[in-house]
Amino acid sequence: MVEAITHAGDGDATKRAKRSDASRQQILDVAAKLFRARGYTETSLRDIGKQVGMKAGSIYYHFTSKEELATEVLRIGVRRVHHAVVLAVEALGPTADAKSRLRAAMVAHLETLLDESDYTSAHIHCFPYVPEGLRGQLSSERKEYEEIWRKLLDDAAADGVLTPGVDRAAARLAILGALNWSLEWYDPKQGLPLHLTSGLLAAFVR
Amino acid sequence: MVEAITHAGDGDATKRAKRSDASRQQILDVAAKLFRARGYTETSLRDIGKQVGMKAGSIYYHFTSKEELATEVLRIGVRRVHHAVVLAVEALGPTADAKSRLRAAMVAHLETLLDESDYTSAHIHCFPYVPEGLRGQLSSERKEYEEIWRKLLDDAAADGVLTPGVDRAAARLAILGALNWSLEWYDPKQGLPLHLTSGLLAAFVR
DNA sequence: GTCTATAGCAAGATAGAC
DNA sequence: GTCTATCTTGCTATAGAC
Repeated sequence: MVEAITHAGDGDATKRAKRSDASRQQILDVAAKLFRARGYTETSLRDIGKQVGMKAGSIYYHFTSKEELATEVLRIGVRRVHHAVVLAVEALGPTADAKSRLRAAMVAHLETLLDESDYTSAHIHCFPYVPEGLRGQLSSERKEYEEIWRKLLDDAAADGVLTPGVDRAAARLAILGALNWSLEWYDPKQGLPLHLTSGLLAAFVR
Repeated sequence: MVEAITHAGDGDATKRAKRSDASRQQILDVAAKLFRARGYTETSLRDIGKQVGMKAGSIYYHFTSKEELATEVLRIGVRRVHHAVVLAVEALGPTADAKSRLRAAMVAHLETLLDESDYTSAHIHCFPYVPEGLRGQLSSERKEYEEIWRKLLDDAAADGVLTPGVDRAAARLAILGALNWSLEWYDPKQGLPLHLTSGLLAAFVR
């Protein structure tokens, strides 16, 4: 269901097929789930192993270190939102206006973050706490994703639909900040907080 | 400079004077600084002790556990923003309109979070990762602070200045989320991002 | 009030059997 | 590919000297 994007862009498809087996995938899934729920430092390899049904030491057959495992989880996390947002915006077709594209992007980001991907929520949740080297490795993927939003807001500004008195950088930071922060208060029992996206849209675009 | 608010509301002022000495204060200050920069789990008592100039074991003379130390740091953190926001709003006088009060609250929250209080930023940074019992102990203080914002947005709505199409809960969550998330990208060299507060104000109030 | 010393434990990681 | 067993390190916390 999701593996197509999991390894997208890794390059060198021939050499890489070897270890994409079920165990590896299961480790990644469990790690994402626990990193999301508890955080990076608070999750031990023993915890992950227990839920996968293997001993902590066995994880080292699939990953060289906890850090490498986390790198892969967080990398998949950015790619997933990136992919979801691009898909949602493209689905509108080339004639859609800036406001509709912005709405689609916001909803897709929120859905992926809260509902569809433990990888993405793990990324958002853990990024500031993960070892510095790991953060550096993710910076290019993060910048690429940021670019989408920069463009969305540039387009809105060019169409003159951005609320007067709001500069584009502030709008981008405010919108993504508000969306990401929803991880702190989101309650799955209440369903996706779409009043947040529609509120943001009404506030920043007119 | 800050102790007045540090212990405000602890009750029983007579019994409490004993251990409010310089060492205790220094431990709190260093802990707040490190919790902000690295997080709760990533900061050891040895780290704190080193910067205070004492051994880890000595901290236990002032606090019964790491958790108790963190509780105190995070509690001070909420109280500081709470206090700063109330002060900023009250400074406007009773005739100020809802928009001005909202602006003052946003700026005060941002200033305290990013610039003035490691306690507040430690709270925002660490709260989701801290042991569950500790989170429970802070809930009443957090709710009280939240009430201020609920009221600010109720007043704005009552005055009819809230942007149409935005419900009050969404506005509150979006504004506080955007402000808190600034901890992730704030660069002290750039100064306080006041374009964020003015952008939010232009977006949500008219 | 702070120190030294250490108990007790859990973590990440490795080696070799199977 | 996974297990057992273990090494090493670092943590919170405690006990008792000073």
